[in-house]
Amino acid sequence: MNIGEASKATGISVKMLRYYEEIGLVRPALRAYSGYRVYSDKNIAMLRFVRRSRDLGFQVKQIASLLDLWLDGSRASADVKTLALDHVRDLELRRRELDEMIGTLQHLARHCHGDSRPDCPILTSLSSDDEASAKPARKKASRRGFAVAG
Amino acid sequence: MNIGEASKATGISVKMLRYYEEIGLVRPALRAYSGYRVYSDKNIAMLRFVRRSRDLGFQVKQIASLLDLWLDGSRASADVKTLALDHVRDLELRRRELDEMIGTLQHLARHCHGDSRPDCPILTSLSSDDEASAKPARKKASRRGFAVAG
DNA sequence: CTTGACCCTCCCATGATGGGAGGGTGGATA
DNA sequence: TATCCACCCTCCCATCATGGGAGGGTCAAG
Repeated sequence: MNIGEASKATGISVKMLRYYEEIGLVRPALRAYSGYRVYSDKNIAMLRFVRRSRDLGFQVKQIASLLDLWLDGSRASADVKTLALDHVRDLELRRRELDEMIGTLQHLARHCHGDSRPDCPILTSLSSDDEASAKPARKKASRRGFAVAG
Repeated sequence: MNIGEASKATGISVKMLRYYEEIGLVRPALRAYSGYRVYSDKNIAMLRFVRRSRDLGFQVKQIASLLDLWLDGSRASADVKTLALDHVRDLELRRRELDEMIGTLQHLARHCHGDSRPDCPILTSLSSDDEASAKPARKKASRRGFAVAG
């Protein structure tokens, strides 16, 4: 299988397939004489594992750990569970941050008449001297949102 | 006020203050003879506006629009509200994606006994041939999460 | 007049992703 | 067989918001 077919089979873009190889997330694909990468069914299975993990919001480093566990027949399921639950906590933190932002904004928007007049509580709040008025997040928070880029 | 004081007064890092200036989000600060940036109370107010907007998850480009509206005394509050609600929709989309991931992972974790045995439904699902088993997100989704970096 | 806390600019790194240039491969068709 | 087009290769650049650090200037207190 060439890289284009592998891309279709896994849902990972050609660019990303090369990138995952480059950063060592997956072992370098074999090469044909032409220099083209050649993917086996085993490779494809592994890459699908990677894509599903990405879909669940795991970062590449975490996926590397998951892959290790997956490939290690003697793993303890507890280790996998721990990794998964750690990630859940991370996702939940991000969700809480989003909730706060959404709540604040909806509250502000609800009180903005939204017509042609200039006075607007949204702007007033944003420029307020009151430190607590518009301030959810702002701690350490883990980076990242859910790309797919443009 | 020097940049360090401005940083404390606004909660924006020194690095970011310079960056916001560089990308044109805010007007270049005046300079003392020494070359040091000098911030007025007006500058500080504007920067606080910026920080609050960031806290609400607005991207820099959106903040530029908000600033324009803020500074335009003849704005229509409807424009502000539209911007805010567009952003809310964006945040809600991200939240939905997070919810799906969290839901899927919690479900999987719940069915993983999490002991020293190797069999684990989390890994099984991630490597499954079943396309639907672990697949929330994966559409266009707007970039970004909530930095503050490390 | 030294010391240390600031400030300046410039460059690099991050993470995951895409874009594109410049050039080679491979198979089908004229 | 010559040609064409889709595909592949590598290498470099951009994104977005953020921090790190080097190399060097400024300022105020001791």
